[in-house]
Amino acid sequence: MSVKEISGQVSGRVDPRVVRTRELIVRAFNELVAEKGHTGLTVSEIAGRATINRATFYAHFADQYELFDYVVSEAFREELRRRLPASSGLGEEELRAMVLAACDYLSGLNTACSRTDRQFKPLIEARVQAELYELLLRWIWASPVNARSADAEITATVVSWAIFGAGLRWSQGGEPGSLEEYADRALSAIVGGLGS
Amino acid sequence: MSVKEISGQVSGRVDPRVVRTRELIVRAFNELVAEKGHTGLTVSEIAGRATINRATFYAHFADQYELFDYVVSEAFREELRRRLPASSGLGEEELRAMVLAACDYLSGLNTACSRTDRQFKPLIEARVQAELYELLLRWIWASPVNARSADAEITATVVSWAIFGAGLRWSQGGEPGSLEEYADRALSAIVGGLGS
DNA sequence: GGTTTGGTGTTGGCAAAGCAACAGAGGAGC
DNA sequence: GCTCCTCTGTTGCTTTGCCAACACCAAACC
Repeated sequence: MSVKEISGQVSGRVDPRVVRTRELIVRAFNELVAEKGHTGLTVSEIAGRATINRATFYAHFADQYELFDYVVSEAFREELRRRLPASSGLGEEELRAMVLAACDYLSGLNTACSRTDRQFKPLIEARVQAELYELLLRWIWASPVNARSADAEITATVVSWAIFGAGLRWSQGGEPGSLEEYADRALSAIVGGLGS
Repeated sequence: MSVKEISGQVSGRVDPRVVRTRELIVRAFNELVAEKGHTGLTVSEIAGRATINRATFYAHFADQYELFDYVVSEAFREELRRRLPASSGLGEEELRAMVLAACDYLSGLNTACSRTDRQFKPLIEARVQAELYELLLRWIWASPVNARSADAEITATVVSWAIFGAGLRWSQGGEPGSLEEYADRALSAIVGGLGS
């Protein structure tokens, strides 16, 4: 029935209409948020701006908040892609890129988010951590040394929250020195942990 | 079956999908023409750029030339709309606007059309005359004085070709004076005819 | 000559988007 | 209290777009 069940199939094939409709919805959402913020934004407005039917919106997203999560995740994934061009392995360089991405993205939030939309910040932050978790977990599974480790989920959880916390702290300001220096110190704390 | 038969109905309602698809096709066509001209342009390319299926293209246009006619007509109609904001009557002011539109549009063609695409100029020019004819005929039918005149088609034919000819002559250059002066002289010739 | 190659235009089956209507949940105004 | 209004999700049915073929044609290419 729903579009999402079809697109969730293992097959990589995606109907071009689904891609186009999703892009239309995301673009309309970004435009409207830039114009008047999240507060008071309705599904009808989004559907109208996207030139799609309101019922079609619900075929792609359960509600406005699911769209919100999707947009934020996509934006942060794009941030990560820019910093990790073609790296498939898990190393210090990758972890450093993730720290930098979290710092920059969460910093940008403080300036971009208007006062009235402050209530949405926790939702965004949760998505950032979730994306870090997913990326770490995929890396750990793909890694030959750590493969099949039963503690993969725990490791991914701990490290993702650690990176997220470092980024959030930087975004709140007050840290001396440059971002690169801060990232290095945070990274050594993440890698070394309490054992260092 | 085809989309065109549905949209040809008297009802003003148009499916949003039809509008969107047509706009995608037209935009893709304009982009590709701007990039590499008409020559060698294929339907597959247009459909690909428009992110629609090739079969869908044929549901909207019989072939590439029908799309070509549609785009040119739409562009010239837009040119007319800009010069005739909200006039519904047929008077000297409207005829003057049509002359000016024809002059400007056909002049722009000489500079925009590349050498290799010169073969398409007659097609464009035919569309310009056809649009002038349609507009004149609608005006004549709506006019209370000339209504029901059996000679409406003949009048529209003669006047539309006259305006078109004046515009084509101006577009070929060599006319002294300003465009406004030329339009006034052409207009008096059109209105007065041989009787003046 | 023969044979790929690539574009054209068409068709039938199926998936996605549109539409109109519905019940339900607030919120504003009286 | 009450009504009016708007937005939310949801549903059945219709329309449009997608896909994978197909036959045909013309220009390479060998």
